[in-house]
Formats: sequence, C-alpha cells, structure tokens
Amino acid sequence: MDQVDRILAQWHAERPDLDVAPMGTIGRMKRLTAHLAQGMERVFAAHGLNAASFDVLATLRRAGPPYALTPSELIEWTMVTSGTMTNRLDRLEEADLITRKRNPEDGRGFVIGLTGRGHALIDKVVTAHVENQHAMVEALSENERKTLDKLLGKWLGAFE
Amino acid sequence: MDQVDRILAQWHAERPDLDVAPMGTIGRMKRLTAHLAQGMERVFAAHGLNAASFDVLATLRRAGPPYALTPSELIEWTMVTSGTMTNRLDRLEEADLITRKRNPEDGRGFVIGLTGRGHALIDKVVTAHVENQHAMVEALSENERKTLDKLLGKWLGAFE
DNA sequence: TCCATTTATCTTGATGTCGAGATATATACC
DNA sequence: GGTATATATCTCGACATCAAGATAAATGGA
Repeated sequence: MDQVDRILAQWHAERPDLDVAPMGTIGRMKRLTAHLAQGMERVFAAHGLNAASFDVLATLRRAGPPYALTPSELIEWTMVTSGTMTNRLDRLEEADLITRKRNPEDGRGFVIGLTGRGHALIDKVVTAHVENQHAMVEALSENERKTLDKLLGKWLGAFE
Repeated sequence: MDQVDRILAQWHAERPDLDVAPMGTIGRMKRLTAHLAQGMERVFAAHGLNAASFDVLATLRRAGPPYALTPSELIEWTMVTSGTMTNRLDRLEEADLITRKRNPEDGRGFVIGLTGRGHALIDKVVTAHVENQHAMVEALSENERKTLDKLLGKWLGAFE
C-alpha cells in the first residue's frame, strides 16, 4: 500500500462509479519520473549543471564530430520552445561551455558548438550520469527492466 | 526505432564505453510522462483548470466529507513547497473554488474547503479526467497494464 | 528581378515553482 | 508563568518555461 494506492482507495470510497485503475498506472509513472529526475539533478548539480544545460551539452556531444548543431536542431532534439533554447544557450555561452557562431550557410541562423571546457565537462558528467542511472534502475532485475522497456516502447509508440 | 533508440544509438557510436540501457528505460519513462501530462492538461484546460489547480481540488474532493484539509496536509499530498501551495490557494480562492478559513483548532493555520462551485467542478472534471486516462492507456492490453503496474510498483518501492 | 511567403532566432511578458526568510502561534520544559 | 523551540503559513526574489510577436534572411514563383 503505497501513496498511489492510498489515493486510489480514496477515490474508490468517494467515487465508486469511476474505474481508476489507469490513474494508478499513470500516477506511478509520474511519481517515478519525479524521483528519477531528482536523482539525476543531484549528479548534474555536483558538476555545476542542471537538467536543462546537461540536455543541451549532451545533445551536442552525442551528435559526434564536429560537436555542433543549429539552435533549430537542438530544439528538435530537446523538445523545448525557441525562447527556452535561447535562454539556455545564453547561460551556457556565459559559462564558456558552448560557442555561438553565425552559420556560414544560412545568414539567419547560428551554429552552436562545444568549447573545450564544454566537451571535457560533458564527457565527465555523462559518465557519472550513466553510473547514476544504473544505480537507480538496480531495483529491477535485468529481465524486469527489459519487460518494462518493451511495454514502455509499445505505449510510447501510441503517442509518437 | 523511435527517438529514444536514436539517442541510444548516438551514444553507442560516440561513447561505446558506456552501457546506456538504463538511459533507454528512463528516457522512455520521461517522454511518456510528458505525453501523458500534455493529454491531461487538455482536459483540465477545457474546464478552466490546469494540473496544479486540479491537483488541489482533487485532493480535497477525494479526502471525503467535509472536503476540507489544512494547507500542510495539501502540501503533503501534492508534494509541493509551501510557497507554491500559497500561490495555488490564492488563485483557487480568487476563482471561488475554495474557501480559506482560520483553523479553530490551531491559530497558526487555516482550513481549506471546497466551495459549492469547486465541488461541482471537480466532480465533473474528474469524470472527464478518468475517461481521458482510460483512452490514454488503451494502447496496452489489460494484462500488459497490470504487468506494467507491478513493475512500476516494485521500482517505486525502492524510492518511497 | 521583385515581392510574398517561409524560416531561424531572439525578445518580451506572464506564469508556476522553489528556497530562504519573516511572522505568528503552539508546545515543551525549567 | 516564562523562555526556547517547533510549527503553520505567507512573502519575496530568482529562475525556467511558454506563447506570441518582432526581426532579419532565405526561398519560390510571377
């Protein structure tokens, strides 16, 4: 009987006309995601980053050489609005983790690249991040994690 | 090959030293939760609410008669800070959906109750909300959803 | 070539959240 | 009873995000 079960029990008592089983699934997803996000923020914060800045640096890093993307491409990968991306890039540029150069192929735009510091930092943080993620999924066996992956993949397919 | 798989493939190419399988699980959880939240917001918005205000009204409603809790109790159920709760209550009070009365049993505090309008509204919205949640989990069979519930419950247990 | 439309990015204002600190009341202990 | 501590809630300032609108450059015909 966890917190989600308590919520479902309350609804069952107050609104027995409702079948709240899906609420349990969705509620657990939400809480779990919140815990996972919190756990990841701790690692990011230990290196002076947050989820937002990590997201941008990691996207540039895993894009491979020359570790450079346009703001539009970053927006697509990270699924934030253009205003949010501008703000994120402003802060990362201030921190000397990325560079913002005019795009020689498109005068309207820019190319965002990792600085040396940015590259070194994200490599270090990603290593710690992946280690941390391993620790956070340890509660599930390898088989359970794979089963979960399959279910999540199927469900996600209905949305994307 | 969904967006999460593409991200994993990029990491595999750039950092083959990392085992990013957990990142896939966590990434799918995050994306799924974002889609679910978006779907729920649509229902809330159709009734002039958002997730924050729904959360408070629903907590009061499912608490049962007399549909009243202290801000502290609301904070525990909703897992937000006191400043956030004050802000939420201010807006709900303005909208005449809740009342804020001094707590006769504790001069430091208040008791938050549903107004008639608030009670009627949350009953209507919860019905639509539950219907919407059913639609959003339709991609999974009943058995799959139950398997997922079990796995999520086990995982969540490691955190709570 | 010229103009209309599209695209890339930035700017601005509103909103929701958090964290730290303020205030008032309750509680515990001497 | 009186003081120290704990608790309940609010206030305030900082920050991230979004949506809508502004600006500048690219593109696609006539």
